Formats: sequence, structure tokens, C-alpha cells
Amino acid sequence: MKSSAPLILQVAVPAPLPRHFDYLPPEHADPATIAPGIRVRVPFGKRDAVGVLLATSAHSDIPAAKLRRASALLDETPLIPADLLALARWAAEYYHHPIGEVVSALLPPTMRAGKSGVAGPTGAWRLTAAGSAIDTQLLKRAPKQAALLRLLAQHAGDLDAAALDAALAHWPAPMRALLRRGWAEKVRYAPPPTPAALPVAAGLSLNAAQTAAVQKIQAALGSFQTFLLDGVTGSGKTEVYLGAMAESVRRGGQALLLVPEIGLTPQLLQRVRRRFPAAVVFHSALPAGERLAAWHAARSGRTPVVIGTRSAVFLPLKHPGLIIVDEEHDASFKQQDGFRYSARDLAVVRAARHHLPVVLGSATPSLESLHNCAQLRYAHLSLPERAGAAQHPALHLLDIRNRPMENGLSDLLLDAMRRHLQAEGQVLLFLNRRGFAPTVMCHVCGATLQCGRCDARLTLHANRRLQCHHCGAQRPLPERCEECGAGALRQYGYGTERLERALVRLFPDIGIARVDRDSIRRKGKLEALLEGMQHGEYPILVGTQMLAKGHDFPRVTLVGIVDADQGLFGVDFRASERMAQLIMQVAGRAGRAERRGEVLIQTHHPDHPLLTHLVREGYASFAQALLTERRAAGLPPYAAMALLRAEAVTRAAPMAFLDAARRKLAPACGRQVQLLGPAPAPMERRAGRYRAHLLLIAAQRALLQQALATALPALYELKLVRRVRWSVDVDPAETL
DNA sequence: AGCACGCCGACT
DNA sequence: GTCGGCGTGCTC
Repeated sequence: MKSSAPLILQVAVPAPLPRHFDYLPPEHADPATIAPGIRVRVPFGKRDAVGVLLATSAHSDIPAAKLRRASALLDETPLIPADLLALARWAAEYYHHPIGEVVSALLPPTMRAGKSGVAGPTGAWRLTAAGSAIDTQLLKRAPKQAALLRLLAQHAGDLDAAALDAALAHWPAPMRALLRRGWAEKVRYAPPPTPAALPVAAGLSLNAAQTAAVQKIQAALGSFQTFLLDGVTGSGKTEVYLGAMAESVRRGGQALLLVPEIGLTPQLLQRVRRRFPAAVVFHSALPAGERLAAWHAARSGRTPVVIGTRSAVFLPLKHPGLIIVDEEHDASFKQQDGFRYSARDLAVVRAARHHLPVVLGSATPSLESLHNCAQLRYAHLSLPERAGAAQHPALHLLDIRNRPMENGLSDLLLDAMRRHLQAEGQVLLFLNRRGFAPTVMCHVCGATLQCGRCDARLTLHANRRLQCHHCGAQRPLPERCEECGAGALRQYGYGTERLERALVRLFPDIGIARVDRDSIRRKGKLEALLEGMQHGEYPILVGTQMLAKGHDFPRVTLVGIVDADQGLFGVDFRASERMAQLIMQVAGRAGRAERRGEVLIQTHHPDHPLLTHLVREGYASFAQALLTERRAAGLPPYAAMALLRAEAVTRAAPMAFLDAARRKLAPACGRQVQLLGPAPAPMERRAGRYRAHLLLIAAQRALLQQALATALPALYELKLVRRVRWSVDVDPAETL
């Protein structure tokens, strides 16, 4: 017998180390089972770990004496399909994140823990006639096989993988022996229906622009193409998604719809479910069991449509057909800790690898996507009209300098509210600050109440408790100033709770609903409020940006933006882009039915070029102006950016680490990649930890990538690494 | 990250 | 005399 070449398993092990680990296969491993994407149990240092097989190789750079043997192969067929595994490897490289942690992100927690791979069983095992005839007493040399035979005999052919797991440890190997000897056989369950066989309801009729958009997307099915679906609020993007998804499903391809936050879009969810009754929801807040079920439904092809948040971009799909990213400009597609990927960008990469079309939809597209359109990398689909008879709302700046104010509302805005309410209109007031008052200050000494763990002021809530909106800490409002002891604490500024209270007094006979994170904390509360709004129970709505996300309020005729000034002077280079998107998203809630909407924006800076440009020329023109600025300043999307972040409980450690990191990075950066910092983060202390940044900018992404790839491995060797929590953030969404 | 090993303080 | 603090090193 010739000895086969040693086979090396390259395994992604869940550890924060920037490499894979080599192992020998388990003894007696079935070579047919060894395929990339299966899970492998391996000894790792002094403990056991569940890793994922990335690839096999004929040789290893690790000295043979150090190589250890994997203890078991945990799956018979790859849990992670090859295309998805390739995407993970690409993402690990692009985001410079350890491969083991990236691969973990693809597995539901149950699978990560090494539980049985086939919770959605593919079939069951039973004895053959030959197997029934075996006298298990004669199988003394194979006690496991004997036990398995007895088990199968007792259960008359109904044992699936889960049942066997429960009954017998390490059953797969003896089961293979029984199959080989013809004593047992596997009965496969009927294959799951293909997406095309699942029910799809008819859609609404489309207008000309919608039809054109759907047709272009349909024509691209089966090939890679990125579309930016650019349509004002109310122009009917959802119906375009549904039309394109229906066609993909009809052709047998599953559709993946990514949304910023499931909980905030009950209306979208309803529409998807009405059209695709077999659609499945996926997000990381699901209970483990439901998450696993959804994961299996996607992987097995049992569901035609998955609607999910960020993490759903990594769902295995049996028949991938189409990917859609709704509200593509939304920052929540960027993961903000650990593996800092952008689900929107990965959706595009994934579509390219699968040869699928991908649709990025927004009424206020990100500058990145607009730039990609200008570069002809994305196809621009416009939905210029509002669906139905609705007209665009008119935007006006309200100069509130020197105006009489009533609890943050100017006489101008109050007059307009009365006018609209009298005409049976609904009024929406937007204030992006929850709580009662954002500042509590001592009138004697001027001290403000600060969070003990963050560089931030505490927000007073209506329940007389102080809350830190950065770390969640809470405490009761003290009687006296903690600095000087005077009993003269006063509240400054307005939050949604205070605004609501003022409105109750100003409009005593009118129903008022408040929508913010506090008011919808209880499950189903948002749905109940939305329901009430549809029925006209609440002529006045007050809320934070939650109101801006995807809900239809057909009766709203007036939108009041209570404080536009807070967005004008942000420290982040994306602050003005974000402000414009928020204003336009909120403005879009007005006048969706036949009545023309009005949008009033309160400001102390009515001549501010950003505001005047946005109001007079609209978002598209505003975005072009911002792009021109970004180009001149050498900022994204005209440059590539990465941020090295570090945090620790001492102030000095993050800076010391980043100083050392800078010295390691500098030679690799050369003159082409700029290094800025390290500098303390804008809010240096947060949740008791000090934070600092080191910024890298390059005109060309490849140069930045190369510098990081060259220098980052050395950072793992720094002793200072143990003293900080650090991460690389490629394409940071915010530099806070 | 986990988990060991390894040297220096207040306790049964 | 030991239990245990966290610095340091390693994981194929």
C-alpha cells in the first residue's frame, strides 16, 4: 500500500490572531468528508476549539513536530458554502480582521459551539433487511456499531441526526461503517421546494419609472450589476424591490433584502410578507432557535426571501438570485465594534462573486454611491415622481433669531401647526434628542451634571432620573449641586419628552404621540402607535430620527424640524452629509397623500450655506456640492481611509500603543499614505474607557491596503497590545 | 481571547 | 508557610 501525501488542514480558529492554523486530519477521517466549509474540532493550546476548514494543502510551513491532529470533523457536508467562505476570506483581508473571528460571524451561535450541523434534518437512518438479521452479540469487536444497530432496531427507522445526537455520542463513524456493510441505509427527506415553487402574491400596478427600474433589474438577473435606486420618499422604491424580487424568485433565485433595523420598519416587513408568505426574517436579536431556523431556511433554499439586518449579508443561500440594500446611506450597515464590516459594501462584493444584481436604494444616497454612479461603476435608476398624486413637499427655513419662543417652538412654527391642525392635517415635529432636558446646570456655580464614566453631560428624563446617553448609566436627580451645594439646579435645552409636555399644555384637546427609543421600548408599542396614527388618533407626532425611517404617515401635512442647528457644526467630516440625509428623510414624511406637504426648519443660521443650498436646490445638488468639497479636501470617496482605534481604562495606554503603532506603520506608509495622530477621540472617555485614534489616508486604496497588510502583523507582536483593546476600522463610518 | 506559568503581598 | 494578584508568552 502506498502512503498518501500528508494532507494538511488549514483551519480558521476563533481567536484574535491574523492567520489560520494547520492541522493533520483526525485518524480514520473519511477523505470524502474533508471539504472546505466543514467545522473541525481542534486542540488549540490548552483547550479545544471549533474551527472551520478553509482549505487543504499538501504541505505546511509549520515544523512537523508542532503539527497536531484535529480531533473530529463535525460536518459531513460543508456548513458554509464555498462562495461564502471565499467572501469571508476576502473580507478578512479587506478589513484586516482575524480570519477566525470573521468566519465565526458566519455561523449561528449554536453552530459556533459545535452542535450538530443538521438541525434542519436532511433525512433519517433505518436498518436494511440485512441489518435486521445481524446478531449484535457477534459484534464484540465493534461495540459502537452494535449499539447503533440496537438503537436503530428499537426506533423502527425514524432516527435523524438530532435524535442520534441525543442518544449516542460519536455516532457518525460507526454509522458510516453500517452503511458500508449494507446494514443500514439513509432515507432522504423530500428535497425542499425550490423558491419558484413557493407562493408569491401579485404586486401593485407600477408607474412608468417603477416599471423601467424593475425591467432593468430583471434584465440583469444572472449577472453582476450594481444599481443605485435613487428615489425620493414616496416614489415607490419598495414596490420596485418587490417586483424585482418576485422575478428573481420566479426564476428560482432567492432574494436577500437588507434593512437598517427590523424593529423600526414593521410596514416594510408587512408588505414583504404579504407578497412572499414564505419570507423569513433574520437579525441578531432573534432567539437562538429562531435564528438557527432562519439560517437553515436560507441555506436549504426553503425560503425564497430573507429580510434581515447587517449580519444577514453573511447568510448562506442555496440559490442566490438578488440582493437589495434598503436605505443604503444608513450608518447602521457598518458594524461598530470588533469585525467592522460594511454590510452594504459586502453586499456588492458578494453580488459580484455570485454574479448577481444588487440594488442599493435610498432617497438620500450616500456620497460614496453617488460617486460610484458618476464613475459608471453603478447604474443609476431614478424614480423622480412621487407615486400616486402626491407632490413634493415645500421646504422653508424659519429664521428664529429674536422670535418669541415657547418651549423651543417659535411663534412661526406654532402658527403653522394651528393652521394645519385646523385643516385636519397631521403635524410631525422632529427633534433628534430624546429625554427631557439635555443639560442640568447649577445656577449658582455653573457646574453641569456630568456622567462619571463618560466625557458627557447627563440628560434629565421626565421620570426625574439622569441618564447618560453614551453608556446608559442612570441615577436620580440630586437635590443640590454636587460642586457648591446650592439648591439651584436648572434644566436647559429640550428633548422630546419636554416638547411633548409643552405640547400637551399648548394643545390640550389634541392627541399627541411621542416616538423615540424610550417610548417604544415595550415590544409592539411602535406598531400600536403607528396604528393609532393611521387612524388619526394623534394629530401631533413628536419624535427622534426613528420617525425618519421608512414609515408612511399619509396624513402628515406639516413637518417641523425643531432644531436644525445641532447638525451644522459636527466634528465629523460626514456631519453635513448626515444632517442633509436626516432632514430630507424627515421632510419626506410630509404630504404623501393628495395634500401637498410643508416642511418648516427652525434655525438661528438662516444664511448658512449648507442649509440654504439644501432647501433651495434639493438633495441631489447639495450632494454634488459636498462631493466637490470632498474632492478638494482629499476626503472619501476621493480617498481611502482607515482608523486604528485603541481604548483602555488608563488614559496613557491607548496613546502609548498608537504611538508604537505609528512607528511600525510609518515605514510601510511612505509618502503616499498619510498618518495623522494619534490623538484622543473627540469624546475621550466613554463608559469608563479612554479612547484614541490613529488615522491613515491615501489617495489610492491599494496603497493604504498594502501599507496595512505590511505593517499590521507587527502590531500583534507589541507588548502594549495586552494593555489595550484595539481594532482596525477600514472605511470608518464616523471618526468618533 | 483563553489559559498557563511565574514571581511578590496579606491571610487561614 | 500558602492563596492569588496580573505581567508575559503561546496557541498549528
